[in-house]
Amino acid sequence: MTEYTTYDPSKVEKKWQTFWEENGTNEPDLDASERPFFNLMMYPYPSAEGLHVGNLYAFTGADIYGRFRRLQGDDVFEPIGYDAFGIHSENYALKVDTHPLELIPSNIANFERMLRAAGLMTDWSRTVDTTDPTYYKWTQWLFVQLFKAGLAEKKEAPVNWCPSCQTVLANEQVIGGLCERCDTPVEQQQLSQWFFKITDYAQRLLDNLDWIDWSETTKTAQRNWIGRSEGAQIRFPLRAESEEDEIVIEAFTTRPDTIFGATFMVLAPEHPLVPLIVTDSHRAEVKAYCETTATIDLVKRQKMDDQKKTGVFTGAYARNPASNEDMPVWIADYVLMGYGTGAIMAVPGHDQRDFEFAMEYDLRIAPVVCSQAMLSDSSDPASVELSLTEGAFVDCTSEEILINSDRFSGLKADEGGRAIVDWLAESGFAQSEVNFRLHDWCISRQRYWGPPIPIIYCDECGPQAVPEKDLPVRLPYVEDFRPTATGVSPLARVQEFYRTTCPECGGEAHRETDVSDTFLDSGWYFLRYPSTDFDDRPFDPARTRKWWPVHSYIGGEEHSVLHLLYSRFLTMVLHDLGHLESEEPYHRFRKHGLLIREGAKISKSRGNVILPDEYMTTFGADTFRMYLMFLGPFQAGGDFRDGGLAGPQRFMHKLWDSVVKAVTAGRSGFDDEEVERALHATIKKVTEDLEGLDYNTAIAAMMDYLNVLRADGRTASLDEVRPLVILLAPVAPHISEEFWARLGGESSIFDYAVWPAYDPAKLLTDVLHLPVQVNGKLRATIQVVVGASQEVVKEIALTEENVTRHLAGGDIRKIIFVQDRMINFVVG
RNA sequence: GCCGGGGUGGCGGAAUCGGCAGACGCAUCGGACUUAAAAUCCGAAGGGGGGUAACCCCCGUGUGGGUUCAAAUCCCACCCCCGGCACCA
Repeated sequence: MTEYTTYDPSKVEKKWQTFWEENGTNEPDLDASERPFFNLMMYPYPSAEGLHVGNLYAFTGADIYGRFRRLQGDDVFEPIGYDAFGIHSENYALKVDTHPLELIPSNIANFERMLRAAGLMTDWSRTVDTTDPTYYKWTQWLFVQLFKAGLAEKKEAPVNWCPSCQTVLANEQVIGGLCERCDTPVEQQQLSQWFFKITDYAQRLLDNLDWIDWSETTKTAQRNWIGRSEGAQIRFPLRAESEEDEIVIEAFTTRPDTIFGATFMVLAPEHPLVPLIVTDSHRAEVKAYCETTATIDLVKRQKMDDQKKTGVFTGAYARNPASNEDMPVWIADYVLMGYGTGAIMAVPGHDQRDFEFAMEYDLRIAPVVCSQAMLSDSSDPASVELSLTEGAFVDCTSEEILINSDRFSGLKADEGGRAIVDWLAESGFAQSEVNFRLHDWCISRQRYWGPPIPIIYCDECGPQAVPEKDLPVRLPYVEDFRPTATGVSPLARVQEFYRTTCPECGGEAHRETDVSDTFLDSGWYFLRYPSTDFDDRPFDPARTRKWWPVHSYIGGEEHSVLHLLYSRFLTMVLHDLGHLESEEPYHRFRKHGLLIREGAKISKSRGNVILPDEYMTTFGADTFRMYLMFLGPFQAGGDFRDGGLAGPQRFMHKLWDSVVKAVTAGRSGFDDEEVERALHATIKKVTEDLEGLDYNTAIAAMMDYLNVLRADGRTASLDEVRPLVILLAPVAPHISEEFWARLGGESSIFDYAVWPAYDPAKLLTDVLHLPVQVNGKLRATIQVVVGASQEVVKEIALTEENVTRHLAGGDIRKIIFVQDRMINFVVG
């Protein structure tokens, strides 16, 4: 047994990290485990700067939960990996002018060193590196499965183009119209790309949110992102000019109730019908407008809130199928091609945007909805004089009624909408429709640092998936991996890669040169962890059945919609294809909060980044872990203040002192009822709080208990201190191992300790302090026995001078008594 | 604009099935130990007022109303902060 008598975290932590490693403490036997528990944390991108405190905050929170479950008897598997492909790595490599293939291994080594120092319960025998061909072989396999299932398609689409990064960005990578990487305004470009049809799954992805056990805020974010809206698709025939074949404009609306107020139509400038319907006299003007909009990037176009609406008339007229009136057809850039049909029926009376447009171009505004209050009893809803000058009237509840809407006038707005759709549906002009904001997932990246998309193009046979036996399609070493300004991947310059033969006909063919999105790598990594020892399958069915779905997943809210939605989608697809039993990947997901420092956001530009390495060297990993979890509620985040570390640091030293003294004294059992009661209350509190990830209050409870143990210079008994050591182990694993060993336990504490149980009977006191109120104000606190009746309590309360004094003014009209809680005298 | 989260001492934060506001910790002040300092230990402390004192009174959880014997907690209106979405038809 080591003899050091003062707490030296570096010695203790080194000792136990070595022990864990030598004894394989954190490497469960995946096949023999009886109570498998898959404890997942969001794997990091291994940046050159090393482990970020935000990573460590998340990992520590997840690790504590894993260790807690393990001490409760679960076989916990807690793996880690690296999300090392993608734009982050590539941009950094470009910046320092070093090939990513050289950069990644040293970055990963650095991360591993820091992760080990942090005392995580990581199973280092099962890590994942997305840039390893043995991993991305299966990422490509996944692409092939979707391709074969018809869920991957190539389409020409307007995409976000960052002129600085020279690459296409996903919608999610555009923040407020700017590139998330370099803040350059994003432009539009037409490129042919691979998409996954996630929109086919929109409804299921939305529906399952009702039952999966996730942080509510995360579910809300996904609901917003999916953006379901109910309405109708309505057909507007073009008024026949000279063409004989009829042209119909389809528009989606959430307000079919307002159709009698639709006085004009607006198409997006990119709408394919525009060139077909424009009349000769308007052709030049329309063409000019379209050209202008095309040069305005998406940024400006979506930031036009406060600017005047612009647009031009096409010369064409459509017919309103409800009112039979003619509607001029305009084009305007406030209508977006990417949503609905790219065409709208404009109802200026009841849509603010349409209202502004109508005011600008002097188009007719026809009110068709108003509140009940606005109508006088005698007026006929079918012909109401009403003029809107201030803005559109957008309310639509059962409080509003339809007016000037032919035979639908007088109906409640919400019911009227349904009636109108039913009526128009009879003649084929409308159908109920659901629209989603969610777009298909663009997989293609015109970049170097990613898994090549496993597709071969053959002039004879068309696009072919690379046969599975030929996977992986290795990413060739390319000296000059810079992206090009032409939107063609650097891989296109590598002839040996580019030229190949068709797997179908054996003829000349060429490879797809785009690589896939990083979110595809991270969309399935959790499936790989339990199966890293199988190189002939992505995930072993038996292993997966035993360990998956993930039991606990903890991560940042920044991934609420991207990573978490994509991984749900891929899981659903694999489920449908018969590869997985569950269609949801995680039993429980909890988001953690954001760490700030001294009230300010942490950022490199502010120069207030926290270097975990430095703090762990100074204070030890245990103290640092404890402080990170103590500074605020884990799921809400908190404020990191250097001064705050002193609290946990003192706690560790005091506990060390108490344990050493308890061991020296060697006393067992309990000789103080109050202390024993405090112990049971602490066990209850800590157990409940750890389960709910309320780490800050669990730690406060342990501090409280230690204060009880040490009150008035008291020396604790072994039995008083041992349970505390076990309760502390999830938070401060190294020092707890040391204590456990000194208390005579067999190592590791995580293998041999049993989580303490509390005895509800021991929580009860026989006397308690009861507040006595007079008219709701506290006037005294009395001691009564537990369960004392109202009569008894009243009698004792009335002996209090301060109570009687306040009662003196009048009669007791009423007594409010809550047993064992309080008594309140109401006097009049 | 819409959706979500939040506003509590000098500071981080506790307490929300309505029932003693401020647990735990930081910083601060006083005391002990020390030649001294650091460390450590003990104690004080929301604000205001009264009392020699034990104590007592008033005010107090973003603002203004309301419900209730009783409100940080519930209801209504508003202000501010953080995050997400946003000309989404």
